[in-house]
Amino acid sequence: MNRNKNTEPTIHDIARELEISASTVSRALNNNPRISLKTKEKIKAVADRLGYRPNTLASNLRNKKSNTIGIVVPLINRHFFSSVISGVEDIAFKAGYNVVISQSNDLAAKEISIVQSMFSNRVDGLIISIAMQTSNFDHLKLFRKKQIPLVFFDRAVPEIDTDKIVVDDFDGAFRVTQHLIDQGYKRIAHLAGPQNLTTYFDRKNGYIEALRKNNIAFDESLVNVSTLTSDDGVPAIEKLMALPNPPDAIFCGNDTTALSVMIYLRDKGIRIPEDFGIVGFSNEPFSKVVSPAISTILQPGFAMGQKAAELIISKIENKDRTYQTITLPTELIIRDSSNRKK
Amino acid sequence: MNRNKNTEPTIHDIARELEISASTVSRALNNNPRISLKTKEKIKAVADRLGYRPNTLASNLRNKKSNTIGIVVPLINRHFFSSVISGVEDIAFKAGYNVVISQSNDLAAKEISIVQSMFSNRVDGLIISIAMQTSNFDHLKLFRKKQIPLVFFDRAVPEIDTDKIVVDDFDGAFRVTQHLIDQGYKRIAHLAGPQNLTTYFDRKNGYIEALRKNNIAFDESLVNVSTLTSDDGVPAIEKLMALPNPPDAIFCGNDTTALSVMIYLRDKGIRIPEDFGIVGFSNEPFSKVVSPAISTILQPGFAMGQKAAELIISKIENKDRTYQTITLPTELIIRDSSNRKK
DNA sequence: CTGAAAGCGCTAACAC
DNA sequence: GTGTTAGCGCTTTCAG
Repeated sequence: MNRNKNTEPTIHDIARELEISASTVSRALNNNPRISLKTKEKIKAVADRLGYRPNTLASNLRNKKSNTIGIVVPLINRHFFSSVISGVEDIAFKAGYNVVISQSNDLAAKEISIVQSMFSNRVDGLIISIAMQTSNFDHLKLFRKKQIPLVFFDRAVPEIDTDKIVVDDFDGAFRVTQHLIDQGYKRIAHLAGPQNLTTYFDRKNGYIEALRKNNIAFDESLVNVSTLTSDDGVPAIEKLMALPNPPDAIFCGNDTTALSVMIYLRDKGIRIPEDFGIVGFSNEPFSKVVSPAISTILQPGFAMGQKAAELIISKIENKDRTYQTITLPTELIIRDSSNRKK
Repeated sequence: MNRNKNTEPTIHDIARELEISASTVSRALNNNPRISLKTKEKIKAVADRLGYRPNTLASNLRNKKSNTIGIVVPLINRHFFSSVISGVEDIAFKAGYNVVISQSNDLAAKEISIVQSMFSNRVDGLIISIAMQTSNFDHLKLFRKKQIPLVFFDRAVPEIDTDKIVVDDFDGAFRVTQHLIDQGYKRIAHLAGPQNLTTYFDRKNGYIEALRKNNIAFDESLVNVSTLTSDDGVPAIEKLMALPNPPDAIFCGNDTTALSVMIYLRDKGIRIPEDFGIVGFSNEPFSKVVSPAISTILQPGFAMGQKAAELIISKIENKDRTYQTITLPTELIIRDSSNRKK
């Protein structure tokens, strides 16, 4: 059948078979209205018989469009991020885009390398949540300069003017803190994340603002800054509890550390929430099922991914030139770890 | 500078600038030893100055290689699967491959559509865990026929002869069941998954075999088959507990249902593990932190992803023609939910 | 409605 | 060491 073994049929093979031109085949396959229904049908029949599959690579090169959206996250294997990816994929697939994915492992060097590789691969757009370690943003400015759509989610870069999908971290943190105050906790500590990231910066400030509004003096010694891994939780709470005047509640920058803190205190025999209140951030799946269940802020990862994909696709296809920052609502989920006035 | 606005510099631009040929530029940029160091340096300097970035699309078309690995999972947003993806990405990136990802949502139709799209995009290899609903495998046989490397992980298709990365589900289930027997439980139930999937089929058989080895009569009424979502757990355990002779332990086909069962029984005041033993499968992150912590089988997702990527890359690059099934070890993690003889 | 021809950007014989 | 040439598979003017 196939003269040249091990080679895919192309539009030329179809054309030869029917003794017509390749352009006609191309048009027919793309449903160009200028081709008669009759020839279209003939062409499609042969295409089917030959097992023809369009070579998207060739088409992409010709069209200078890859139909691909790049997404870069710190770590794929984290519930929030995998939810975002899932949301992006959901929308992108329906719109006919591929999603290529990479993780920075929160390392600036890897992030730079990934972003450059995505550029070389001519992704039509890039969705990214920056690495904790990233402080120079030239690699991303490249995308802006080349007019390739760029969407930040969650961790955005303030100095780059582009689309952003975020949640109101300040407001979320404010509500967490207000909630703890309403529950009657008096000395509220905070586990903060790296302050170069707006997300953690805003959370800290939301916390401070809530204290201020309630006329509670802000005590710097109650704030501990770390990278918020599960290993960071225990040393932080140990240090806080060793204070002459230790806290009776804590707002943790994420659920991971909230869990570490909860387990540490529980094992020490401290009653939660009676003696100590805990709230996290992000609503990891485990927060709902541990005992006591951990109060937290819901960040709608899947929806953020969907929005990011919708936004980037509209930019890719319309060349819309105005940038928007979409702030998705968070939700304070009150669970047992902080609810002592049921 | 750039005559034609909004267009990327190509090797031809570099060539023109230096009045040499494009092939020399191409060779220099690819570090071909036939080019003198001096010209290489000149070329690289100009490339830098022009902000040249290779167009991988063009290179891929020419080389008939996309440097891309496709990965298809039922759901991105599930810890086991996102761990596998993370492992694949880890290895693939280091080897210079891109990873494109899609989720089937456990739907056969979507899986078929994804796989065809990946083929059209000329992925160099495909890593897949099939959807629960998939029963016809022509779309995958296509990859085999075209000699495109195909690796199954976790959920493999027995009738397709190709590389597979799995865990020994039979053995894992056997050990779970043996453990429950050793703990003195007498009537051990099983929540099974869809039996068309080898993983769940093997788990059920491992369970049956352990009973047999211990001279315990297999009671069909103690086995409940479902899709093992969190919603499936409660009706299943309700039905089992309503039996004239209800179970005193259960081996759940995954951790999700184990959790549902645990919460249901706990809320009913049944003491775990004293009155009832529970074991899950997969070691989801929450299993360790709930109370009581749930015993389970560790499936090394990240390592499976790494192995799958290594295997597929070696196939892509060596055209190695022998297929292997790599069975990664599982680990029985005994926690409070089944450990009554501490 | 269909065909001829050029070209997307890169690579690889094959020359010299 | 370097240049010439052809072509990967597709799309798209332009012509008829």
